Amino acid sequence: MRVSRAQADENRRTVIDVASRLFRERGFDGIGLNDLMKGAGLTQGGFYKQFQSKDDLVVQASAKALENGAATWAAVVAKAARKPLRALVRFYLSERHCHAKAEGCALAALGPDAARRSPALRQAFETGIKNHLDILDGLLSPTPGENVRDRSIVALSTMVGALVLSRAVDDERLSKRILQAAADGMLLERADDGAPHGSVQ
Amino acid sequence: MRVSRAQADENRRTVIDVASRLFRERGFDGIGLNDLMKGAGLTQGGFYKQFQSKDDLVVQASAKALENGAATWAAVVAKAARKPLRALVRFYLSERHCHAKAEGCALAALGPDAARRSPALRQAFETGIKNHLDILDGLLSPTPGENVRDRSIVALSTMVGALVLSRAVDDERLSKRILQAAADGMLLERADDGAPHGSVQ
DNA sequence: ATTATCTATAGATCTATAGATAATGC
DNA sequence: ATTATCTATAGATCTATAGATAATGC
Repeated sequence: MRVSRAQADENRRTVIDVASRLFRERGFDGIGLNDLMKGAGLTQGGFYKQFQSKDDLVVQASAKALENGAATWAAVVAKAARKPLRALVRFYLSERHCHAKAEGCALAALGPDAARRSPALRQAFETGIKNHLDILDGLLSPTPGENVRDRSIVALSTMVGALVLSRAVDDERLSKRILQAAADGMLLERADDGAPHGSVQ
Repeated sequence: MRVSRAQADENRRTVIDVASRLFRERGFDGIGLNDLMKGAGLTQGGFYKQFQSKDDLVVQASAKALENGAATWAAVVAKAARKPLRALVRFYLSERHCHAKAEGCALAALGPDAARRSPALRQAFETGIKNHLDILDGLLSPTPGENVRDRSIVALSTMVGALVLSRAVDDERLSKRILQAAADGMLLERADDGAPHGSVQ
């Protein structure tokens, strides 16, 4: 029954990983510890030897989902030969992302749920939001007098809002139109994403 | 024990109204039928003579919250002597709205939760989204070649996204900055909200 | 007689705990 | 000996139903 400490650590990571997916898919209240542990190939009884409470797991799983999200953004940007903003926006506002809630952005999947829970959870979201904004900071070129960070905030708001709305409607055509209109609107307004900005050496 | 039919109708409306507030505040899964009926001054047993199921109430309460939201938008626009878009954006992206989840926008409070539930619920959200977009259509003036509806979609996305993010963070200063940056970004880009647009008689 | 609401309860599920089991790690 | 995980269960809560109660509406 007992497993090695290395295996135990891996089991713990698996539980967090499974939870980060199932929470995004069904919401924090939409999945119980029984199904959660089953999803990780374990039983419910061991949960409280690994975590203090469900809320503890909620925080850790959210932090992991948000870290994954920022890492994915960085990878998409790094992979883009040119026009990294365009690549990122099209990736984020894609039909694929719209349908892949469990693997997608935690801000769009769980933002409002986070607002209702613990301060610790909101701190995790805050860190995640800042990390996403940092990436946008490197892609936007503000006009003189404009603040890059403020521009990034607008961009992230539009992206998260459009994804939320595209998932909340029933008509698939409207869902697509929301994604398309938001992406076009973000990329049309300023055709200034030729190369990475931020530091101009 | 039995009340008049008029009273029964009012009780039914009260339950929907209480639910529309409590769902926005705590989420669909964050409040039980017991507390819900108690909030309306009734007991749990009567619930299923009034509604088919909890999901039935979820749909009706969401529809009502969204109707109220659109009505509030129309009222804010109608009340604005000039610059109605500015009035609407400042109203929506206010600290007051950020903190008043129970009385605020259902799209920002429940959008992701709606995406996880029934098609009937997403239809209610779809109708609500269209009604909000219709109001924005009358406030935005697209440049030639641009589509008004697409502009409205971008605007609504930014508003909903900014409200979601401002509520998800723990630091009150960052929360305010998100609201401010989104409002400024929306109103700065185009200083074209002098008078109501839409129909030019 | 009809029916709006109430009390009471069934049955499922959820978080959390207790104690058993068996393999690791000293 | 320690400990990671398991089985079993307590106690609360949740949705939904059954049947009683008492006032309305014909």
